[in-house]
Amino acid sequence: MKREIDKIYSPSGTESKWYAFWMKQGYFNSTPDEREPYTIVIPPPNVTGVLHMGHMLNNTIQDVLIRRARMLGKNACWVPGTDHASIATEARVVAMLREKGIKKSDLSRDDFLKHAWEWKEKYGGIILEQLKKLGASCDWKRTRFTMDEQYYDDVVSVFIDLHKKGCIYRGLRMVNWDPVAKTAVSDEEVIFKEVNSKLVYVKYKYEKGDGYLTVATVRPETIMGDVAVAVHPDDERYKHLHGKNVIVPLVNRPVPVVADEAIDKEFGTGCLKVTPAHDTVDYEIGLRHNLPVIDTLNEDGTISEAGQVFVGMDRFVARKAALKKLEEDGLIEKTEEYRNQVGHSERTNAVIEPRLSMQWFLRMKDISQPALEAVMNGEVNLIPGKFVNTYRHWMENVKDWCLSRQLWWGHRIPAWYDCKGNIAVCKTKEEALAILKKENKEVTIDEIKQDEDVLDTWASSWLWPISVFNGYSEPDNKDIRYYYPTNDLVTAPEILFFWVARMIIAGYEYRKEKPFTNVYLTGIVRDKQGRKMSKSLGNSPEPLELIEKYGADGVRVGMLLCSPAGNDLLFDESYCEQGRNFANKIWNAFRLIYGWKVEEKQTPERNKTAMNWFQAKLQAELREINDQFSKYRISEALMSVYKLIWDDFCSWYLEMVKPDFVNGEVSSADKMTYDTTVEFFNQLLIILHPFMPFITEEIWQTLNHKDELDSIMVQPWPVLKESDQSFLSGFDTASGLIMQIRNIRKQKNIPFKKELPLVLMNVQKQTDNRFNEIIKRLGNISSISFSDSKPENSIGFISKDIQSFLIVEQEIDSDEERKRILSELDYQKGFLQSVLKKLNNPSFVSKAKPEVIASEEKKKSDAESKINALQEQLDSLH
RNA sequence: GGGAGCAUAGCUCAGCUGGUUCAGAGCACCUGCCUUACAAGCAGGGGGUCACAGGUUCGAUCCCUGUUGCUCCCA
Repeated sequence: MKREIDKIYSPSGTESKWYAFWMKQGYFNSTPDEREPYTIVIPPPNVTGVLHMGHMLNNTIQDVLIRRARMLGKNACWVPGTDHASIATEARVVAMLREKGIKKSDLSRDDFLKHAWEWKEKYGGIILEQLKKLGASCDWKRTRFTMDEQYYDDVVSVFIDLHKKGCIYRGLRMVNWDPVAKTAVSDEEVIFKEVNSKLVYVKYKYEKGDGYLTVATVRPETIMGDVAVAVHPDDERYKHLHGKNVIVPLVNRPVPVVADEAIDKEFGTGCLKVTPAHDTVDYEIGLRHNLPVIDTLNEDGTISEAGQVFVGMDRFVARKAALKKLEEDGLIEKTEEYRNQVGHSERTNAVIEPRLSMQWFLRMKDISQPALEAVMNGEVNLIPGKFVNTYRHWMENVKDWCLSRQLWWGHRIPAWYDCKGNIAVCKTKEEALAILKKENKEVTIDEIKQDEDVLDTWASSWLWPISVFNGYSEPDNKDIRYYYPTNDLVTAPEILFFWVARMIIAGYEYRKEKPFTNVYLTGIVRDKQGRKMSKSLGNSPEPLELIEKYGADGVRVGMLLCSPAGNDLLFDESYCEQGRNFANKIWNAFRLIYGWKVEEKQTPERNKTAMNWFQAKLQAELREINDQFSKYRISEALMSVYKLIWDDFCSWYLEMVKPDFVNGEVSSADKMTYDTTVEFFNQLLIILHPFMPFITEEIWQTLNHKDELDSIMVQPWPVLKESDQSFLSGFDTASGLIMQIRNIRKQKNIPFKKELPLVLMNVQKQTDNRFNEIIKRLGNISSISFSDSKPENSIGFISKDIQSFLIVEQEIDSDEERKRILSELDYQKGFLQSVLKKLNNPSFVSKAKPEVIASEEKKKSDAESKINALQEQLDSLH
């Protein structure tokens, strides 16, 4: 039973229907079998996240790849999941608790984690549900989380293993300290704001003899931590002081004057007070000159005992006190107003304090070597290739990785301490006791404390491609052996180092093999003005609303249309509109074909030609599309499909074969035309399916009257077939002619409805007349005849090398015609000149390749015959 | 401060390591059309010294050098 088809395609109903159907049929699921595997692991989104435009792009691309692989007969497996995002999630949970009037500091670690897990269970899956709306064909049965029991265990075990191998050490490091939250925060969580400060010029007296040098600082409260004054080695003003001592004010400590390249001679007086405990640059200088470190701040931002003065005072109170004291001591030369950038905590808005603390590090140099080589020798492929340089630069200058975070949500570091400062790295307290006993015989299990910190989130997600298949704890299980290494990874260039490089490192360390073959790096989604989309700017559309408005298919097309590989994309809703319009176009092509009455009757020659041509065209485009896919030019592959369907199939093919109107009624289609057209359409739908899964399923099901057991999702990708290429050139000639005819109609204001006779010259050889009936139909030509001379009342034109005349049965404006011909003649003569210039150049003829010369000769003869034809037309005008 | 990249139509981009696939696509724009699948449409059309200045070459959007303008990464 055929059903009524709406004029406009409405996606909302069909999308949920087919997604549920696919799920029910289990088409997304994969288990190892004898087929070739094709695997993608999703870049796990944060549990705190909701779907944003970056996810939309990223997951659309993955879905296109996985759906096509499935159709190519591979065992396609797309593993979804989320990561625990320790900092972001913890902040979110802390905020939620605060709203309930609970302070984190009032909770035990276990109680806090209970709240965190509750939060995760409630909100952590939202983003995955949203992906389903997009049509993502993930194997949901395999959904993983970086803190699943098994995964947690892998992460901890890897830490222990790396420690055993001597790759992990503990050391001091400058972190961004939030004195209100009493935790380190990552660089990403520090917001720099411009503030008004006072730049104070403080006198540091010489230890021996009279005189002083002047240091400019905005932080006089850190003077107590000064261990040197640094000047630039080339600074003539201070050369005589190198190696001499000066006296630090407030605490009267003698410290050396050191020479260091890092000093800016222009800033202040060119002298820098060196406070290694409280400034990153100073810390580096301290290391270079072997200076001591004096930490004068407590973790809450008050002055510590080591400060000697102002002890217990808040840092900002101490600043004022220090100024007052310096003033009293007569050590202030002058004070200037100064604007500078000061880091604030994104979480508490407290001024960030650079602070040294003990952290765990992974030595990167050796362990990353195979990962560098893998990309350099092409074993792992970065797409686009321009990222190889960036990758190499980073890997060659790789720094040790700070693994610890002062948080509770995450994988707790498996390090144990006794009260004497001995350390054991192992899984359980019991094991720790045994290890610590070797150093400290008296130690009891109650004295042993586990490290309070958790691991950096990347230290879990770097195991993603391995641990989602349990490949660490069960290295020989059949999943990991079948699916690993995975094929493609689709992610953003921003995390090339954070994540991609580290996965490659982990892959070689723990599987002796790459984690994936290709890394497709997408662009960043920006708005039309090129600004990165962000919540705070409010410039990001709500993805689910877009889907609501344009359909998931429309949005997918919209995302891909503006996303050439590796380039940032300037997103605009109009791309989704284009996607929706495309869906509607396909829908109407379906409506046309679906509505045909079919009869057993003779197939017109015209249709046979059309079918032969489209068959050849389809093969040519399919070849092109396959090629674009192989180069990961997804956006271009889509554009090829788009044009194949819209232009070639709808505008040309369907117009050639659709049944005539006889006496105001549609006549029937012959069976062969109908069957072939449906088959073409099926092929097009299959090729389009990875891009637009929903509408293709809807049409494919209806058009083929499928029962509930089959799906376009599991149809085979078309295999290239032999086809008669001569139809392609025949079509080019014919379509050129048709476009000329339409053009003349337009210019001469001849309505399309008026039939006109066409006369061709110089084609007595009857080269290719297979398209004549098509020309007649699409140009509304009453008859095609042949002649040696220009007919009366006709307008001449040249298409390819065919000289043609359209008989218009109306007075021809000779002047206008002459003008038209002359301008064409001018162009052709100019073109001929440029060709002749080359051919008459002896150096060209002697040095250019023979093919090139031959093609120039061809251009010459083509131009000459066109000029002759035009000349004839000109002569025949009265 | 160190490194990488980009500049082609109004916009977003292709252009395969120099020659008709050479100046192209989509969108936008302009002009006709409510033609019986589709106005979310049909048909036709106009837009570019390929950033600037040199060089190599018979020949440069493409290779080399400089200039200008923008972007990203690391510090």
